[in-house]
Amino acid sequence: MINNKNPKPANEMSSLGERIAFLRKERGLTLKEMSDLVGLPVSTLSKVQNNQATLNYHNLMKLALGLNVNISALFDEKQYEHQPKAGRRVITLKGQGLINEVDRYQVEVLASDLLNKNMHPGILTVQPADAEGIGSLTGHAGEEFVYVLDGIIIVHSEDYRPITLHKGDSVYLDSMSGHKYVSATNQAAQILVICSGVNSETS
Amino acid sequence: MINNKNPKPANEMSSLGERIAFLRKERGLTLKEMSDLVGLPVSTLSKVQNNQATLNYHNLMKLALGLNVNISALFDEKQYEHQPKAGRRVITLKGQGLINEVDRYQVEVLASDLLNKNMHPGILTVQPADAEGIGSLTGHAGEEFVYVLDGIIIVHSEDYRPITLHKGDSVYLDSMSGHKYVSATNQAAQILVICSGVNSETS
DNA sequence: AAAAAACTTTTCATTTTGGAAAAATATGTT
DNA sequence: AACATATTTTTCCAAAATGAAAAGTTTTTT
Repeated sequence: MINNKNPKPANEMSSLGERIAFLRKERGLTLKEMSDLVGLPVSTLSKVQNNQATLNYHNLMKLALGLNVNISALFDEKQYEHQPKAGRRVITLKGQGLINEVDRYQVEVLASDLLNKNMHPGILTVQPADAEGIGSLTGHAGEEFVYVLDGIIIVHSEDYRPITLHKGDSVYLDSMSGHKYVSATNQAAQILVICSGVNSETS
Repeated sequence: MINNKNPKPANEMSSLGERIAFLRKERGLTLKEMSDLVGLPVSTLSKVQNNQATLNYHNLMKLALGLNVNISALFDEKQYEHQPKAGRRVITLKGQGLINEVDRYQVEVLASDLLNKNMHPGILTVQPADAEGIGSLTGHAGEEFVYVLDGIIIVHSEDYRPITLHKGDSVYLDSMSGHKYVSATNQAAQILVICSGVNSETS
């Protein structure tokens, strides 16, 4: 885990040096290892981390690329980012969501009135596998989180052996790899699915 | 020389020069006006826009601040952003999440093994309001979705009258405006909370 | 068409950053 | 403790960016 003595929340770091030090320690890297990873000499990284220098445009990119972080992680986001939306709220009472058919699922879309959100929750009614079998697995952009509300489901995946989930179990997966949910019993099951990154456009 | 007859889509710009030129033209600014706006000399802006120089850390910030754009607008986001991960999957069986205390809530963090995800699911055990009352409402970056798993809760909000939610109800809200969940009965309630946009990089 | 004004690029002395190598610390090992 | 090794900081010069001012452009006015 994180072993730094000075555990300032990541969003309160003011200098590039602090940010780099945090990213480095978070990953348990030495300067040398970080150097190999991002392609900048140890001496430069040392100076940056001690606020004796900053980085120029190209090296900021190298760093972000090497550490696999967004560029903005190297800057004070609070100050330079657009104001996040605030104050919106949508209630969806039980059973009052927008009913839809998606693929072979029946889905009750929650918070459907709210546009421009970065998560998309819905309750899926999952049927047993039909006679022909599972059918094709579908993939799409983003990530999804599934929580079993009722019944027992089988999660089929392109990359994993099928797994059975019971009420209260959950799974988090990259939506890109094909997947499909079926009921493990002859009853329909209900699952809560939240997708993200589906339509994520830059604000 | 800028060719504004053939405007490249903003997301296909490769160099800082092109980006700056675009942002400038988009706003109908001259170099002098841009200079006054962001606090960098005309000569520097000219060189940058012609790819004869880039900007250092501090001047990148000045520019983003002055133009009121996100820092990442000055970089090639596609290249340096996380490429969509694929194939990851984490199962969390009922009751097997990572137990944590956050504020006055007890939370079971789901899928905690998976780093770098854009949603953060957890099951909160929500207590009744204590004698002193509600206490302060807390806001943070991002959005959150709440689904009531068990019990009855009251959602307190900075911007709305408190609302009571029963099992199966849900709410989607911008986390920025202060909010707090308490149980409406003298029993603890359980809610599933999924946060997004909290701090995508470090957490 | 010339003059004036507005705008952009170039020049150049100065400051800042880059990076290889040496020096200084820190962390193990016998 | 003494030694070996790993890690970080400092040194020093090359390379790049900064910014005021001068030199070019382009556009507008007369």
